Amino acid sequence: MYEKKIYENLDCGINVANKILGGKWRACIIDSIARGIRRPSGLQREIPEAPSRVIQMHLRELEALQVIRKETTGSFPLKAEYFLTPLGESALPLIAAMDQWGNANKEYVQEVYAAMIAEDAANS
Amino acid sequence: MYEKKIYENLDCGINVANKILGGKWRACIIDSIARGIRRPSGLQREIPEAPSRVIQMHLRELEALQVIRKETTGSFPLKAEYFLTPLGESALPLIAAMDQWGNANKEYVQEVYAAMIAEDAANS
DNA sequence: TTCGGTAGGGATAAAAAGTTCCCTATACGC
DNA sequence: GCGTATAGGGAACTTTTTATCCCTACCGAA
Repeated sequence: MYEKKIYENLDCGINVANKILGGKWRACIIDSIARGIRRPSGLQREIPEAPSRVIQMHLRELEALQVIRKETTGSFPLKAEYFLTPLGESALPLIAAMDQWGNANKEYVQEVYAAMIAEDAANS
Repeated sequence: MYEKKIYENLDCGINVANKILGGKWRACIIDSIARGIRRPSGLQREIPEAPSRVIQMHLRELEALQVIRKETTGSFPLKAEYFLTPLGESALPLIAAMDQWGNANKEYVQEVYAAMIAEDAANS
């Protein structure tokens, strides 16, 4: 996607997980594909806050990382579909766990975050 | 820590999880604290690849997010200790799951990643 | 007194990630 | 022909994150 200039240490499992699932829209995209939204246009409708350009780029990188796989109907009505590879499938429980934990602590974190923002605003 | 200019949507559990556990060293720091490495100097020795400045900043932000809690022995030999809060504790299983999944797929991802890099190099 | 260990921060640079704008090309329906 | 939908990308930009450098201040030990 972008050219990396710094060597990435993928010895640590946590870094590997972050590399694939980290980022603002990654897990969201994977989750949507798993839920059956396979086409780029559908994904863009599913996640309207994400710029379509960004979704495209993530799709390309996830494909390069072999988390998803693309199938094109070359002819017509121009169709592209993305599917999870076994690697992608294997990430689903982890994504579900992240979502669950995040939702369980959402209110709390939102509160604390709001307080942080307020304090920042007061200090400036 | 840094002043954010863009509103962060914390409605989605995945985003909440990424906010707290995402980033290059976050999960690593939390995990180290959980393993009993409670003092800043110890953490810096534990994760020597991470600049100490970065560790400091993460500690401050994790504290602000109430994932960890600081105790200072004000007097002497200048001592600071960090402990997980209940929120921090609750993240441990998730971190463990990330680590486990990452380690299970490490070789595979490393391989694919190496191929990507090689291809990039060939194209430039 | 100088050195080492502790905890911490300011300033700035560099890298990465995300955003925006605008473009290609195809084919359908009106 | 015109508008709309499909899939996709180039270029430039902003925001966020990470890294580098160098500093304060404390006290003990040598």
